[in-house]
Amino acid sequence: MELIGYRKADGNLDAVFAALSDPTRRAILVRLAQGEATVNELAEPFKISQPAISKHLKVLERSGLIERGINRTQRPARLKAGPMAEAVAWLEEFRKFWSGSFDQLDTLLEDLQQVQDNTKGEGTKT
Amino acid sequence: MELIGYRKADGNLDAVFAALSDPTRRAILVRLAQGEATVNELAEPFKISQPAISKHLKVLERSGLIERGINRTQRPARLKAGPMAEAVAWLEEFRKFWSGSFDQLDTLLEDLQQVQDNTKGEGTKT
DNA sequence: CAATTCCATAACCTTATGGTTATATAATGA
DNA sequence: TCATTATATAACCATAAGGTTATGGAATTG
Repeated sequence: MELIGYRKADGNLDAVFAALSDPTRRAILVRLAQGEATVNELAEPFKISQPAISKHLKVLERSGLIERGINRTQRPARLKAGPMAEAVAWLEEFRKFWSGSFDQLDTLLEDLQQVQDNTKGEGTKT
Repeated sequence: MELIGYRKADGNLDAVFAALSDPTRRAILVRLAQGEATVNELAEPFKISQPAISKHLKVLERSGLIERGINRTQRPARLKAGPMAEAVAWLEEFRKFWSGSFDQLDTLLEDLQQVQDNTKGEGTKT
C-alpha cells in the first residue's frame, strides 16, 4: 500500500540521524518545537555566523525534519513530524528487538527521564 | 548524584546519532541485538572489507554503543544500553516538548509501527 | 530609483568519513 | 619455530561536514 513509501523513506534515516548528530541542529529543532522561526531568530542564540545557520537549515531541510515557508522577505522554518517519527520508530523497533537487555534499557530510560525532569526545573528558564 | 554522569554524556549524543546515521552500522547494531559477534561474523553479510568493518566498530565503540571483549584471538562486540537510551530519551523528551504537533507525530508512529509489524511477518522468521 | 533587510550562495579552509589495499600483531596450533 | 587465524593499523583517496568572509539577490521601504 502507500505505506510502502515509509519503507523507502528508511533510506532517509541516514540523513535524519546525521542531522540529529549536531548539537547546533538539535538546539534549532528544540527552538522550532516552540513554533516557527526565521533565520535571524534561530541564529541569535549562537556564536556562529548566519551562513552557518543557513547551512544547518539546509541539512535539516534535506533530512525532511523541517520545511521552509515564505513570509515577506523571511523564510521561516518549521518542524515536520514524519522524519522524527521514523527515527523514533527505528529506535523503538530496535528496543523491542533487543529482548536480551530490555530491562537494562528500560531502567536507564527511567533514570534519564528523572535527570531531564530535574534539568528542566533547574532555575534557569532557557 | 552519579546521574550527573549522564548529563555530561549528553555531549555523547553527537557521537551516538552520528553512529546511527550509517546503514552499515545500524545493520551491525541489529545483528548485535541478537547477541555478541566477532568481526568476521559481522563482516560476512556485507560486501565491504574487514578493515571497513573494524572502522565501523571503532566508531560504534567511540560512541559507547558497543564494547569489545577478548576471547582467544577474537574480539567480540556486544551492545551497551546506555547510549541508545540517551538517544531514545532525547527524542522522547523532544516529543513531549513538541506539544504543537504531538498528535501528528503519534499518528505517524502508529502507521510506522504497522509497517514494521508487516515487514517483520513477511515470511522470513528472523 | 536607492537603501535596507533578510537570507542564500560562492569560495575557501580544515577535519572527518568511508572505502580501499597492504601490512603488522597477537594468540593458537602443528 | 613456523604457519594460521582473527583483527588492527597504516597509507592513501575522494567526498562531505562545519566553519569562515565576501558577495549576490529579492522584497520592502524611503
